[in-house]
Amino acid sequence: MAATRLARKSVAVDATSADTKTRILDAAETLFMEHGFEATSLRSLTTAASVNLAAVNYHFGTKEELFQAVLTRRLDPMNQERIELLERLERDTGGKPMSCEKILFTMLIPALRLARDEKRGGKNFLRLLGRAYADPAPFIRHFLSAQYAEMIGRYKEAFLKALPHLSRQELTWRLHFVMGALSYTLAGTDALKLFAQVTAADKYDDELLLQRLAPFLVAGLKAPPLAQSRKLELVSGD
Amino acid sequence: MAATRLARKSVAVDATSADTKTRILDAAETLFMEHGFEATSLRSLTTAASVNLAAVNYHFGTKEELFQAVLTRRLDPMNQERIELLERLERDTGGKPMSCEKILFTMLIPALRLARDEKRGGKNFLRLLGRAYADPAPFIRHFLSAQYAEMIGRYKEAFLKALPHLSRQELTWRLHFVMGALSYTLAGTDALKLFAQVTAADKYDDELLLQRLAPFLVAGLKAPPLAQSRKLELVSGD
DNA sequence: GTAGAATTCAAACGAGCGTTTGAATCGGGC
DNA sequence: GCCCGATTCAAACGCTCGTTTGAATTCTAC
Repeated sequence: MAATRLARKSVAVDATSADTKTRILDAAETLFMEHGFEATSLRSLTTAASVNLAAVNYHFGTKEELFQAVLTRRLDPMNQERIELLERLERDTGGKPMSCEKILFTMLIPALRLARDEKRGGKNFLRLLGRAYADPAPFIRHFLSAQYAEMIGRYKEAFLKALPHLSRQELTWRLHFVMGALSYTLAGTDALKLFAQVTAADKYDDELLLQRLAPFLVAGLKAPPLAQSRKLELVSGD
Repeated sequence: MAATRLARKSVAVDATSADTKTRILDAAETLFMEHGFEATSLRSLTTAASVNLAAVNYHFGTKEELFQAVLTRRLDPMNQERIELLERLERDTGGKPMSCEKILFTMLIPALRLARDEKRGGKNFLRLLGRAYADPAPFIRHFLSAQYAEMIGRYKEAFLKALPHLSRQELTWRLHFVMGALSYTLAGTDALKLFAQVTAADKYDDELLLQRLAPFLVAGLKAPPLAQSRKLELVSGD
Protein backbone atom coordinates (compact mmCIF):
# COMPACT_ATOMS: atom_id res chain seq x y z
CA MET A 1 0.00 0.00 0.00
CA ALA A 2 2.85 2.33 0.81
CA ALA A 3 4.35 1.24 -2.48
CA THR A 4 1.73 2.74 -4.72
CA ARG A 5 3.69 5.76 -5.93
CA LEU A 6 7.23 4.55 -5.29
CA ALA A 7 6.69 1.38 -7.28
CA ARG A 8 7.09 3.09 -10.63
CA LYS A 9 10.51 4.35 -9.72
CA SER A 10 12.04 1.62 -7.58
CA VAL A 11 11.13 -1.22 -9.90
CA ALA A 12 12.61 -1.70 -13.32
CA VAL A 13 10.17 -2.42 -16.12
CA ASP A 14 10.56 -6.16 -15.85
CA ALA A 15 8.40 -8.75 -17.49
CA THR A 16 6.03 -9.33 -14.60
CA SER A 17 4.98 -5.74 -14.12
CA ALA A 18 5.25 -4.86 -17.80
CA ASP A 19 2.62 -7.42 -18.60
CA THR A 20 -0.12 -5.71 -16.65
CA LYS A 21 1.06 -2.25 -17.58
CA THR A 22 1.24 -3.15 -21.27
CA ARG A 23 -2.21 -4.69 -21.26
CA ILE A 24 -3.54 -1.51 -19.70
CA LEU A 25 -1.74 0.70 -22.22
CA ASP A 26 -2.99 -1.37 -25.16
CA ALA A 27 -6.59 -1.33 -23.99
CA ALA A 28 -6.37 2.37 -23.18
CA GLU A 29 -5.01 3.15 -26.64
CA THR A 30 -7.99 1.49 -28.28
CA LEU A 31 -10.69 2.76 -25.94
CA PHE A 32 -9.43 6.34 -25.74
CA MET A 33 -9.37 6.34 -29.52
CA GLU A 34 -12.90 4.98 -29.81
CA HIS A 35 -14.64 6.99 -27.12
CA GLY A 36 -12.37 9.87 -26.16
CA PHE A 37 -10.78 10.58 -22.80
CA GLU A 38 -13.78 11.66 -20.78
CA ALA A 39 -16.13 9.01 -22.10
CA THR A 40 -13.77 6.13 -21.38
CA SER A 41 -14.29 4.79 -17.87
CA LEU A 42 -11.59 3.01 -15.91
CA ARG A 43 -14.06 0.24 -15.25
CA SER A 44 -14.59 -0.59 -18.90
CA LEU A 45 -10.89 -0.07 -19.56
CA THR A 46 -9.69 -2.46 -16.85
CA THR A 47 -12.31 -5.01 -17.85
CA ALA A 48 -11.10 -4.89 -21.46
CA ALA A 49 -7.50 -5.30 -20.27
CA SER A 50 -8.44 -8.17 -17.91
CA VAL A 51 -6.87 -6.46 -14.93
CA ASN A 52 -8.19 -5.29 -11.61
CA LEU A 53 -9.89 -1.91 -11.42
CA ALA A 54 -7.25 -0.56 -9.04
CA ALA A 55 -4.38 -1.54 -11.34
CA VAL A 56 -4.51 1.74 -13.28
CA ASN A 57 -4.08 3.85 -10.16
CA TYR A 58 -1.40 1.50 -8.84
CA HIS A 59 0.72 1.51 -11.99
CA PHE A 60 0.05 4.96 -13.39
CA GLY A 61 -1.30 7.07 -10.55
CA THR A 62 -4.34 8.69 -12.14
CA LYS A 63 -6.41 8.41 -15.29
CA GLU A 64 -4.75 11.53 -16.68
CA GLU A 65 -1.28 10.13 -16.11
CA LEU A 66 -2.36 6.97 -17.89
CA PHE A 67 -3.46 9.01 -20.87
CA GLN A 68 -0.12 10.79 -21.00
CA ALA A 69 1.68 7.45 -20.75
CA VAL A 70 -0.34 6.16 -23.70
CA LEU A 71 0.72 9.14 -25.78
CA THR A 72 4.34 9.17 -24.63
CA ARG A 73 4.92 5.52 -25.46
CA ARG A 74 4.43 6.16 -29.19
CA LEU A 75 4.98 9.87 -29.56
CA ASP A 76 8.48 10.14 -28.10
CA PRO A 77 10.01 7.60 -30.49
CA MET A 78 8.14 9.01 -33.49
CA ASN A 79 9.18 12.60 -32.87
CA GLN A 80 12.74 11.52 -32.13
CA GLU A 81 12.80 9.67 -35.43
CA ARG A 82 11.56 12.82 -37.16
CA ILE A 83 14.37 14.88 -35.68
CA GLU A 84 16.94 12.24 -36.62
CA LEU A 85 15.72 12.13 -40.22
CA LEU A 86 15.75 15.91 -40.39
CA GLU A 87 19.30 16.08 -38.98
CA ARG A 88 20.50 13.48 -41.42
CA LEU A 89 18.95 15.45 -44.25
CA GLU A 90 20.68 18.59 -42.99
CA ARG A 91 24.01 16.77 -42.85
CA ASP A 92 23.59 15.31 -46.32
CA THR A 93 22.79 18.66 -47.91
CA GLY A 94 25.77 20.25 -46.13
CA GLY A 95 24.22 23.53 -45.08
CA LYS A 96 22.68 24.16 -48.50
CA PRO A 97 18.91 24.79 -48.51
CA MET A 98 16.88 21.60 -48.41
CA SER A 99 13.89 21.02 -50.63
CA CYS A 100 10.49 21.58 -49.14
CA GLU A 101 9.38 18.11 -50.18
CA LYS A 102 12.21 16.36 -48.42
CA ILE A 103 11.65 18.24 -45.19
CA LEU A 104 7.98 17.40 -45.27
CA PHE A 105 8.77 13.76 -45.93
CA THR A 106 10.85 13.58 -42.76
CA MET A 107 7.67 14.55 -40.94
CA LEU A 108 5.42 12.11 -42.75
CA ILE A 109 7.65 9.07 -42.94
CA PRO A 110 7.87 8.39 -39.19
CA ALA A 111 4.09 8.73 -38.97
CA LEU A 112 3.71 6.34 -41.86
CA ARG A 113 6.14 3.87 -40.34
CA LEU A 114 4.18 3.97 -37.11
CA ALA A 115 0.90 3.47 -38.93
CA ARG A 116 2.24 0.34 -40.58
CA ASP A 117 3.74 -1.18 -37.45
CA GLU A 118 0.98 -2.97 -35.62
CA LYS A 119 3.37 -3.68 -32.75
CA ARG A 120 3.69 0.04 -32.20
CA GLY A 121 -0.01 0.76 -32.21
CA GLY A 122 -0.51 1.25 -35.90
CA LYS A 123 -3.41 3.33 -37.11
CA ASN A 124 -5.14 3.16 -33.76
CA PHE A 125 -2.58 5.39 -32.18
CA LEU A 126 -2.51 7.93 -34.98
CA ARG A 127 -6.24 8.29 -34.79
CA LEU A 128 -5.97 8.76 -31.06
CA LEU A 129 -3.32 11.40 -31.62
CA GLY A 130 -5.45 13.26 -34.14
CA ARG A 131 -8.27 13.38 -31.67
CA ALA A 132 -6.04 14.46 -28.84
CA TYR A 133 -5.09 17.52 -30.90
CA ALA A 134 -8.66 18.72 -30.81
CA ASP A 135 -9.41 17.80 -27.21
CA PRO A 136 -10.30 20.80 -25.09
CA ALA A 137 -8.92 19.33 -21.84
CA PRO A 138 -6.15 21.66 -20.63
CA PHE A 139 -3.87 18.88 -19.43
CA ILE A 140 -3.92 17.36 -22.92
CA ARG A 141 -3.15 20.67 -24.60
CA HIS A 142 -0.27 21.42 -22.24
CA PHE A 143 1.13 17.95 -22.60
CA LEU A 144 1.06 18.06 -26.40
CA SER A 145 2.61 21.50 -26.68
CA ALA A 146 5.43 20.37 -24.40
CA GLN A 147 5.91 17.17 -26.40
CA TYR A 148 6.01 19.02 -29.72
CA ALA A 149 7.94 22.14 -28.78
CA GLU A 150 11.36 20.95 -29.85
CA MET A 151 10.21 19.27 -33.04
CA ILE A 152 8.15 22.23 -34.22
CA GLY A 153 11.01 24.61 -33.57
CA ARG A 154 13.44 22.56 -35.62
CA TYR A 155 11.06 22.24 -38.54
CA LYS A 156 10.30 25.90 -38.52
CA GLU A 157 13.97 26.73 -38.97
CA ALA A 158 14.35 24.15 -41.71
CA PHE A 159 11.31 25.33 -43.65
CA LEU A 160 12.37 28.95 -43.27
CA LYS A 161 15.51 28.20 -45.26
CA ALA A 162 13.65 26.12 -47.82
CA LEU A 163 10.92 28.74 -48.30
CA PRO A 164 12.73 32.08 -48.26
CA HIS A 165 9.74 33.92 -49.71
CA LEU A 166 7.79 33.33 -46.49
CA SER A 167 8.07 35.48 -43.39
CA ARG A 168 8.49 33.73 -40.06
CA GLN A 169 4.93 34.62 -39.18
CA GLU A 170 3.51 33.40 -42.47
CA LEU A 171 5.36 30.13 -42.05
CA THR A 172 4.05 29.70 -38.52
CA TRP A 173 0.53 29.80 -39.87
CA ARG A 174 1.28 27.44 -42.71
CA LEU A 175 2.79 24.90 -40.37
CA HIS A 176 -0.39 25.25 -38.40
CA PHE A 177 -2.43 24.43 -41.49
CA VAL A 178 -0.16 21.48 -42.24
CA MET A 179 -0.59 20.05 -38.77
CA GLY A 180 -4.33 20.59 -39.08
CA ALA A 181 -4.72 18.71 -42.32
CA LEU A 182 -2.39 15.99 -41.08
CA SER A 183 -4.01 15.39 -37.72
CA TYR A 184 -7.49 15.64 -39.15
CA THR A 185 -6.57 13.14 -41.84
CA LEU A 186 -4.92 10.75 -39.43
CA ALA A 187 -7.83 11.00 -37.03
CA GLY A 188 -10.19 10.49 -39.90
CA THR A 189 -11.48 7.22 -41.28
CA ASP A 190 -14.83 7.72 -39.59
CA ALA A 191 -14.87 11.36 -40.57
CA LEU A 192 -14.58 10.28 -44.18
CA LYS A 193 -18.20 9.30 -44.08
CA LEU A 194 -18.80 13.01 -44.54
CA PHE A 195 -17.61 12.45 -48.08
CA ALA A 196 -18.97 9.54 -50.04
CA GLN A 197 -17.23 7.60 -52.77
CA VAL A 198 -14.13 6.54 -50.92
CA THR A 199 -13.46 3.01 -51.97
CA ALA A 200 -12.81 0.41 -49.31
CA ALA A 201 -9.40 -0.41 -50.72
CA ASP A 202 -8.41 3.24 -50.65
CA LYS A 203 -9.72 3.87 -47.21
CA TYR A 204 -7.17 1.88 -45.29
CA ASP A 205 -4.09 2.32 -47.44
CA ASP A 206 -2.06 4.74 -45.38
CA GLU A 207 0.77 4.98 -47.85
CA LEU A 208 -1.62 6.00 -50.59
CA LEU A 209 -3.19 8.45 -48.21
CA LEU A 210 0.09 10.20 -47.46
CA GLN A 211 0.99 10.18 -51.15
CA ARG A 212 -2.19 12.10 -51.75
CA LEU A 213 -1.60 14.40 -48.81
CA ALA A 214 2.04 15.25 -49.61
CA PRO A 215 1.49 17.07 -52.95
CA PHE A 216 -1.36 19.01 -51.42
CA LEU A 217 0.75 20.19 -48.47
CA VAL A 218 3.86 20.92 -50.54
CA ALA A 219 1.88 23.08 -52.94
CA GLY A 220 0.27 24.89 -50.03
CA LEU A 221 3.61 25.57 -48.37
CA LYS A 222 5.14 26.87 -51.58
CA ALA A 223 2.23 29.14 -52.46
CA PRO A 224 2.90 32.88 -52.66
CA PRO A 225 1.85 34.62 -49.46
CA LEU A 226 -1.37 36.54 -49.08
CA ALA A 227 -0.24 39.92 -50.40
CA GLN A 228 -0.21 38.57 -53.93
CA SER A 229 -3.57 36.82 -53.74
CA ARG A 230 -6.99 38.31 -54.23
CA LYS A 231 -8.58 39.79 -51.14
CA LEU A 232 -11.64 38.23 -49.61
CA GLU A 233 -14.66 40.30 -50.38
CA LEU A 234 -17.38 40.30 -47.82
CA VAL A 235 -19.95 42.43 -49.53
CA SER A 236 -21.09 40.26 -52.36
CA GLY A 237 -20.43 36.99 -54.01
CA ASP A 238 -20.00 38.24 -57.57
CA MET B 1 -46.07 17.46 -16.48
CA ALA B 2 -47.76 15.78 -19.38
CA ALA B 3 -46.65 18.72 -21.47
CA THR B 4 -42.95 18.06 -21.27
CA ARG B 5 -42.47 16.65 -24.74
CA LEU B 6 -45.48 18.15 -26.47
CA ALA B 7 -44.50 21.63 -25.44
CA ARG B 8 -41.84 21.93 -28.11
CA LYS B 9 -44.35 21.28 -30.83
CA SER B 10 -47.57 22.88 -29.66
CA VAL B 11 -45.98 26.18 -28.69
CA ALA B 12 -44.54 28.62 -31.15
CA VAL B 13 -41.12 30.02 -30.32
CA ASP B 14 -42.49 33.09 -28.65
CA ALA B 15 -40.58 35.57 -26.56
CA THR B 16 -41.31 34.07 -23.18
CA SER B 17 -40.08 30.59 -23.90
CA ALA B 18 -37.35 31.76 -26.27
CA ASP B 19 -35.76 33.65 -23.44
CA THR B 20 -34.98 30.58 -21.40
CA LYS B 21 -34.17 28.51 -24.46
CA THR B 22 -31.85 31.17 -25.81
CA ARG B 23 -30.06 31.58 -22.51
CA ILE B 24 -29.51 27.84 -22.43
CA LEU B 25 -28.26 27.77 -26.02
CA ASP B 26 -25.88 30.66 -25.42
CA ALA B 27 -24.43 29.15 -22.26
CA ALA B 28 -24.18 25.74 -23.93
CA GLU B 29 -22.35 27.20 -26.90
CA THR B 30 -19.68 28.67 -24.64
CA LEU B 31 -19.33 25.76 -22.25
CA PHE B 32 -19.35 23.03 -24.89
CA MET B 33 -16.64 24.97 -26.67
CA GLU B 34 -14.54 25.36 -23.54
CA HIS B 35 -14.84 21.89 -22.07
CA GLY B 36 -16.24 19.61 -24.74
CA PHE B 37 -19.52 17.72 -24.70
CA GLU B 38 -18.79 15.04 -22.13
CA ALA B 39 -17.00 17.31 -19.68
CA THR B 40 -19.79 19.90 -19.61
CA SER B 41 -22.35 19.09 -16.94
CA LEU B 42 -25.94 20.21 -17.09
CA ARG B 43 -25.55 21.54 -13.58
CA SER B 44 -22.78 23.96 -14.48
CA LEU B 45 -24.56 24.78 -17.72
CA THR B 46 -27.91 25.65 -16.14
CA THR B 47 -26.16 27.62 -13.40
CA ALA B 48 -24.29 29.67 -16.02
CA ALA B 49 -27.54 30.29 -17.88
CA SER B 50 -29.39 31.20 -14.64
CA VAL B 51 -32.12 28.65 -15.30
CA ASN B 52 -33.38 25.67 -13.38
CA LEU B 53 -31.57 22.36 -13.76
CA ALA B 54 -34.63 20.70 -15.27
CA ALA B 55 -35.05 23.37 -17.93
CA VAL B 56 -32.73 21.63 -20.38
CA ASN B 57 -34.72 18.42 -20.29
CA TYR B 58 -37.97 20.32 -20.48
CA HIS B 59 -37.05 22.45 -23.49
CA PHE B 60 -34.69 20.18 -25.39
CA GLY B 61 -35.34 16.64 -24.17
CA THR B 62 -31.83 15.39 -23.51
CA LYS B 63 -28.31 16.73 -23.32
CA GLU B 64 -27.55 15.28 -26.74
CA GLU B 65 -30.55 16.99 -28.31
CA LEU B 66 -29.39 20.24 -26.73
CA PHE B 67 -25.99 19.82 -28.35
CA GLN B 68 -27.57 19.25 -31.74
CA ALA B 69 -29.77 22.31 -31.24
CA VAL B 70 -26.68 24.39 -30.48
CA LEU B 71 -25.08 23.27 -33.72
CA THR B 72 -28.20 23.55 -35.84
CA ARG B 73 -28.93 27.12 -34.78
CA ARG B 74 -25.74 28.39 -36.47
CA LEU B 75 -24.86 25.69 -38.92
CA ASP B 76 -28.08 25.61 -40.95
CA PRO B 77 -27.98 29.30 -41.87
CA MET B 78 -24.24 29.18 -42.58
CA ASN B 79 -24.44 26.19 -44.89
CA GLN B 80 -27.50 27.61 -46.59
CA GLU B 81 -25.62 30.84 -47.21
CA ARG B 82 -22.77 28.82 -48.70
CA ILE B 83 -25.09 27.09 -51.10
CA GLU B 84 -26.71 30.38 -52.06
CA LEU B 85 -23.37 32.00 -52.78
CA LEU B 86 -22.30 29.00 -54.81
CA GLU B 87 -25.52 29.03 -56.80
CA ARG B 88 -25.19 32.71 -57.48
CA LEU B 89 -21.63 32.15 -58.66
CA GLU B 90 -22.84 29.37 -60.94
CA ARG B 91 -25.52 31.63 -62.37
CA ASP B 92 -23.11 34.50 -62.91
CA THR B 93 -20.60 32.36 -64.76
CA GLY B 94 -23.36 30.90 -66.89
CA GLY B 95 -22.28 27.28 -67.00
CA LYS B 96 -18.66 28.12 -67.75
CA PRO B 97 -16.10 26.67 -65.33
CA MET B 98 -15.70 28.73 -62.17
CA SER B 99 -12.34 29.58 -60.71
CA CYS B 100 -11.11 27.49 -57.84
CA GLU B 101 -10.54 30.60 -55.73
CA LYS B 102 -14.08 31.84 -56.11
CA ILE B 103 -15.57 28.50 -55.19
CA LEU B 104 -13.40 28.32 -52.11
CA PHE B 105 -14.36 31.85 -51.14
CA THR B 106 -18.03 30.89 -51.13
CA MET B 107 -17.08 28.36 -48.47
CA LEU B 108 -14.96 30.72 -46.41
CA ILE B 109 -17.04 33.88 -46.59
CA PRO B 110 -20.08 32.58 -44.69
CA ALA B 111 -17.74 31.22 -42.01
CA LEU B 112 -16.03 34.59 -41.82
CA ARG B 113 -19.32 36.45 -41.66
CA LEU B 114 -20.41 34.21 -38.80
CA ALA B 115 -17.12 34.74 -36.98
CA ARG B 116 -17.59 38.49 -37.12
CA ASP B 117 -21.20 38.52 -36.03
CA GLU B 118 -21.25 38.34 -32.27
CA LYS B 119 -25.03 38.06 -32.34
CA ARG B 120 -24.67 34.81 -34.24
CA GLY B 121 -22.12 33.29 -31.90
CA GLY B 122 -18.97 34.66 -33.43
CA LYS B 123 -15.74 32.84 -32.95
CA ASN B 124 -17.11 30.82 -30.08
CA PHE B 125 -19.30 28.81 -32.35
CA LEU B 126 -16.66 28.19 -34.98
CA ARG B 127 -14.32 26.86 -32.36
CA LEU B 128 -17.08 24.62 -31.08
CA LEU B 129 -17.67 23.40 -34.61
CA GLY B 130 -14.02 22.64 -35.15
CA ARG B 131 -13.99 20.58 -32.03
CA ALA B 132 -17.18 18.77 -32.90
CA TYR B 133 -15.49 17.57 -36.09
CA ALA B 134 -12.97 15.64 -34.04
CA ASP B 135 -15.34 14.38 -31.38
CA PRO B 136 -15.56 10.60 -31.26
CA ALA B 137 -19.16 10.49 -30.03
CA PRO B 138 -21.20 8.65 -32.69
CA PHE B 139 -24.25 10.88 -32.37
CA ILE B 140 -22.08 13.91 -33.18
CA ARG B 141 -20.50 12.24 -36.20
CA HIS B 142 -23.84 11.14 -37.59
CA PHE B 143 -25.36 14.53 -37.01
CA LEU B 144 -22.53 16.36 -38.77
CA SER B 145 -22.43 14.07 -41.76
CA ALA B 146 -26.18 14.54 -42.20
CA GLN B 147 -25.87 18.31 -41.86
CA TYR B 148 -23.04 18.53 -44.39
CA ALA B 149 -24.14 15.95 -46.95
CA GLU B 150 -25.85 18.35 -49.33
CA MET B 151 -23.23 21.07 -49.09
CA ILE B 152 -20.30 18.72 -49.64
CA GLY B 153 -21.98 17.15 -52.64
CA ARG B 154 -22.57 20.50 -54.30
CA TYR B 155 -19.03 21.67 -53.74
CA LYS B 156 -17.61 18.44 -55.06
CA GLU B 157 -19.41 18.94 -58.35
CA ALA B 158 -18.32 22.57 -58.57
CA PHE B 159 -14.66 21.81 -57.84
CA LEU B 160 -14.70 18.90 -60.29
CA LYS B 161 -15.43 21.33 -63.09
CA ALA B 162 -12.92 23.89 -61.85
CA LEU B 163 -10.16 21.30 -61.42
CA PRO B 164 -10.49 19.00 -64.44
CA HIS B 165 -7.05 17.47 -63.86
CA LEU B 166 -8.31 15.82 -60.67
CA SER B 167 -10.20 12.55 -60.54
CA ARG B 168 -13.32 12.37 -58.45
CA GLN B 169 -11.49 10.31 -55.89
CA GLU B 170 -8.51 12.61 -55.74
CA LEU B 171 -10.82 15.56 -55.22
CA THR B 172 -12.67 13.78 -52.43
CA TRP B 173 -9.41 13.49 -50.54
CA ARG B 174 -8.43 17.08 -51.19
CA LEU B 175 -11.75 18.35 -49.92
CA HIS B 176 -11.08 16.25 -46.88
CA PHE B 177 -7.74 17.98 -46.40
CA VAL B 178 -9.37 21.36 -46.88
CA MET B 179 -12.01 20.65 -44.26
CA GLY B 180 -9.27 19.41 -41.95
CA ALA B 181 -7.13 22.51 -42.20
CA LEU B 182 -10.21 24.71 -41.95
CA SER B 183 -11.78 23.08 -38.92
CA TYR B 184 -8.45 22.72 -37.15
CA THR B 185 -7.72 26.38 -37.79
CA LEU B 186 -11.13 27.54 -36.66
CA ALA B 187 -10.97 25.37 -33.57
CA GLY B 188 -7.48 26.64 -32.91
CA THR B 189 -6.50 29.67 -30.91
CA ASP B 190 -5.43 27.56 -27.96
CA ALA B 191 -3.79 25.05 -30.24
CA LEU B 192 -1.65 27.86 -31.57
CA LYS B 193 0.36 27.69 -28.40
CA LEU B 194 2.00 24.73 -30.06
CA PHE B 195 3.67 27.30 -32.27
CA ALA B 196 5.23 30.34 -30.70
CA GLN B 197 5.55 33.81 -32.18
CA VAL B 198 1.95 34.50 -33.08
CA THR B 199 1.38 38.11 -32.21
CA ALA B 200 -1.62 39.03 -30.11
CA ALA B 201 -2.97 41.30 -32.83
CA ASP B 202 -2.70 38.54 -35.39
CA LYS B 203 -4.22 35.92 -33.17
CA TYR B 204 -7.74 37.22 -33.16
CA ASP B 205 -8.02 38.72 -36.60
CA ASP B 206 -10.17 36.21 -38.38
CA GLU B 207 -10.13 38.00 -41.70
CA LEU B 208 -6.35 37.97 -41.74
CA LEU B 209 -6.45 34.31 -40.76
CA LEU B 210 -8.63 33.34 -43.69
CA GLN B 211 -6.53 35.47 -46.02
CA ARG B 212 -3.57 33.39 -44.96
CA LEU B 213 -5.48 30.15 -45.22
CA ALA B 214 -7.00 30.79 -48.65
CA PRO B 215 -3.77 30.86 -50.73
CA PHE B 216 -2.57 27.76 -48.94
CA LEU B 217 -5.74 25.82 -49.73
CA VAL B 218 -6.04 27.08 -53.32
CA ALA B 219 -2.47 26.03 -54.07
CA GLY B 220 -3.10 22.63 -52.49
CA LEU B 221 -6.26 22.10 -54.51
CA LYS B 222 -4.56 23.08 -57.77
CA ALA B 223 -1.49 20.91 -57.21
CA PRO B 224 -0.81 18.12 -59.70
CA PRO B 225 -2.03 14.78 -58.37
CA LEU B 226 0.20 12.18 -56.84
CA ALA B 227 1.32 10.37 -59.99
CA GLN B 228 3.48 13.33 -60.98
CA SER B 229 5.05 13.85 -57.60
CA ARG B 230 7.96 12.02 -56.06
CA LYS B 231 7.12 8.84 -54.26
CA LEU B 232 7.55 8.51 -50.53
CA GLU B 233 10.60 6.49 -49.77
CA LEU B 234 10.52 4.50 -46.60
CA VAL B 235 13.98 3.06 -46.65
CA SER B 236 16.16 6.04 -46.01
CA GLY B 237 16.03 9.76 -45.52
CA ASP B 238 18.53 10.75 -48.17
C1' DG C 1 -61.06 36.76 -12.57
C1' DT C 2 -60.89 32.38 -13.33
C1' DA C 3 -59.67 27.99 -16.04
C1' DG C 4 -56.21 25.61 -18.17
C1' DA C 5 -52.03 25.20 -20.31
C1' DA C 6 -47.09 26.34 -20.24
C1' DT C 7 -43.23 26.90 -17.54
C1' DT C 8 -40.34 26.92 -13.40
C1' DC C 9 -38.81 24.94 -9.29
C1' DA C 10 -36.71 22.07 -5.37
C1' DA C 11 -35.93 17.57 -4.49
C1' DA C 12 -34.87 13.13 -5.28
C1' DC C 13 -33.63 8.92 -8.12
C1' DG C 14 -30.47 5.41 -9.54
C1' DA C 15 -26.36 4.82 -11.73
C1' DG C 16 -21.66 5.41 -12.76
C1' DC C 17 -17.50 7.79 -11.91
C1' DG C 18 -12.18 8.03 -10.20
C1' DT C 19 -9.87 6.88 -6.35
C1' DT C 20 -8.54 4.67 -1.82
C1' DT C 21 -8.12 1.05 1.36
C1' DG C 22 -6.39 -3.00 3.62
C1' DA C 23 -6.19 -7.68 3.28
C1' DA C 24 -4.79 -11.62 0.21
C1' DT C 25 -1.50 -13.41 -2.97
C1' DC C 26 2.66 -13.82 -5.42
C1' DG C 27 7.78 -14.32 -6.23
C1' DG C 28 12.70 -13.94 -5.86
C1' DG C 29 16.78 -13.75 -2.47
C1' DC C 30 18.83 -15.33 1.80
C1' DG D 1 11.45 -22.48 3.77
C1' DC D 2 10.59 -18.32 5.22
C1' DC D 3 10.44 -13.25 4.60
C1' DC D 4 9.42 -8.95 2.56
C1' DG D 5 8.48 -6.01 -1.00
C1' DA D 6 5.70 -6.02 -5.27
C1' DT D 7 1.40 -6.85 -7.04
C1' DT D 8 -3.50 -8.16 -7.22
C1' DC D 9 -7.98 -8.13 -5.44
C1' DA D 10 -12.84 -7.14 -3.64
C1' DA D 11 -15.05 -3.69 -1.44
C1' DA D 12 -16.18 0.65 -0.33
C1' DC D 13 -15.88 5.89 -0.27
C1' DG D 14 -17.58 10.26 -1.63
C1' DC D 15 -19.04 12.58 -5.36
C1' DT D 16 -21.26 14.03 -9.69
C1' DC D 17 -23.86 12.83 -13.39
C1' DG D 18 -28.42 13.06 -16.54
C1' DT D 19 -32.99 12.55 -15.84
C1' DT D 20 -37.65 12.38 -13.57
C1' DT D 21 -41.21 13.87 -10.60
C1' DG D 22 -45.05 16.46 -8.85
C1' DA D 23 -46.12 20.58 -6.81
C1' DA D 24 -45.83 25.69 -7.32
C1' DT D 25 -45.95 29.46 -10.26
C1' DT D 26 -46.69 32.21 -14.36
C1' DC D 27 -48.92 33.25 -18.54
C1' DT D 28 -52.81 33.44 -21.86
C1' DA D 29 -57.42 33.55 -23.43
C1' DC D 30 -62.14 33.97 -22.61
